[in-house]
Amino acid sequence: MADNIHPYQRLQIELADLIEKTAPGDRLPSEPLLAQQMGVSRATLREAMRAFEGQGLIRRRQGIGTFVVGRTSVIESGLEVLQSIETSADSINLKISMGDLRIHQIKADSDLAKELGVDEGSPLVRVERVILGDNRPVAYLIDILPENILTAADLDEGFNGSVLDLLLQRGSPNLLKSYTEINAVAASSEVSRALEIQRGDVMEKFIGWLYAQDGQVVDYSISYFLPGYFRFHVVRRVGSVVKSQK
Amino acid sequence: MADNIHPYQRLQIELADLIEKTAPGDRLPSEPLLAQQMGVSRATLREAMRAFEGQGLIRRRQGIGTFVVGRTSVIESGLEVLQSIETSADSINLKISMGDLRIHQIKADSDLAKELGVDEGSPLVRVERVILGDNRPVAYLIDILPENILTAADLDEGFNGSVLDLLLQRGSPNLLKSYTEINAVAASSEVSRALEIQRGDVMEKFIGWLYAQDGQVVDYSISYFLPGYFRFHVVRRVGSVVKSQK
DNA sequence: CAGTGGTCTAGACCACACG
DNA sequence: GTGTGGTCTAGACCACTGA
Repeated sequence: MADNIHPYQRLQIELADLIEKTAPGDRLPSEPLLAQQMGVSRATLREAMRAFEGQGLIRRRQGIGTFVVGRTSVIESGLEVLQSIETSADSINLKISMGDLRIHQIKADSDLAKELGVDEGSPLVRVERVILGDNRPVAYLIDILPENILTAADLDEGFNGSVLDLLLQRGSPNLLKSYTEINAVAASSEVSRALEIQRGDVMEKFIGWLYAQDGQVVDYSISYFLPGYFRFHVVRRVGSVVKSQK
Repeated sequence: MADNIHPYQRLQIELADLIEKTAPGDRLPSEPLLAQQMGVSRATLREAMRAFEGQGLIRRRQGIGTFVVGRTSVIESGLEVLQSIETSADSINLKISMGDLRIHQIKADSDLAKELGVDEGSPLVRVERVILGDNRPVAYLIDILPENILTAADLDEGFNGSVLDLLLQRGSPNLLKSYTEINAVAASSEVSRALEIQRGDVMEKFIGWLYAQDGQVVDYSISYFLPGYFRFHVVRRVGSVVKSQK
């Protein structure tokens, strides 16, 4: 008796069928209706839908409905080189656009002072933006810089959204490298709001420290990427040091 | 009136307090009891607990209870160099051990044949293992190799668990580099079982192709890492090509 | 306004670990 | 067996969208 499976496992098979048979962009039946059709409670249906949401196959929008997402272009990016999303997308002829852009002047709290190597209370600029691909938010990027590197006024005109591109074009300060940490995280309420996803959804998170040639941190960045829309890769050379076998 | 918050937000604050006041390793009150104490339903409590699970602060075990996890050591690893977890951990004097090790002989299906560049039906070896740190599963690693590279017999003795270390020690074939893709994913049922976590929990997933100097793929690997136990980082040089500002 | 997804409740039964 | 977390139900109300 192989009925040992849970309803959500059976549901996922039925849902996969349904999603495949539904044209991209079309709406699925409403949750109460689907739950009834499939003979489960709404909670169970939502549980089963979770997986498809995480893979980016469907998208739920409060007040409107649940939609099937078409297979969309993927932004491919090697990690060896730091380049802006705009540059990455451009190099493969992919069109993206900038959604919300917010620029604030803030003061360094103790955490930021430590990350940027400045005094607590120093003036900083916080640039926060959402990247759209296929007309939906796919990345949420936060840059924080000392105000002596970049002032809000610098961002007024001809700003494509990327702080990195702006610094590179300006040519000063001379940029050395970026140290970037990579993590998988669950979306917080704040991030899920910005990206129009569900709280707890899976995100790729980068934390980056951009160094100038004089060693100063010129940009502390926190970036969130929706899985499925990006393909990050790295070429790793084979290590020479080996732990000896016991 | 700032009561616009949801119960789970208030709950998360109360839970954070509770977790902090509880000694690492200790058990929290049972879910029904906690839910009653905090005045919510069990479903809501579990929803609020999700976040802490994702951060690795608590661990739920069916039939036993929910436990507070002590801050544990972190395996730090640069992505530029491919080295085994054993070697990474060893270089920072961190003790890890190998849990389940399973070795199977399989035949290449069409997917695997494509990834490894072999004929469909070719004999392959699948090495599957769980890494333990702090006595809990923290990584789930799958290596798949053509049988002419590695046979199950090669793994019989003096095997520390790492296929990479074994190949390096043997010295043949000569390894060139690894191409690795990085993704955030939700844990499938299979992965959640292996790592004793919840279905849907956040995981970092690596897919790697290890190349020999003759260009052959000698190892196709799929790796899952529990966030919070690893710190992956990469040093990125600054790109020279810049998308022009409009 | 009606209809959607987001959240919540108060139960229930199950699979599992342990004595 | 007892107690735990894992799953499920059948409701309910809310916040949001669009007509």
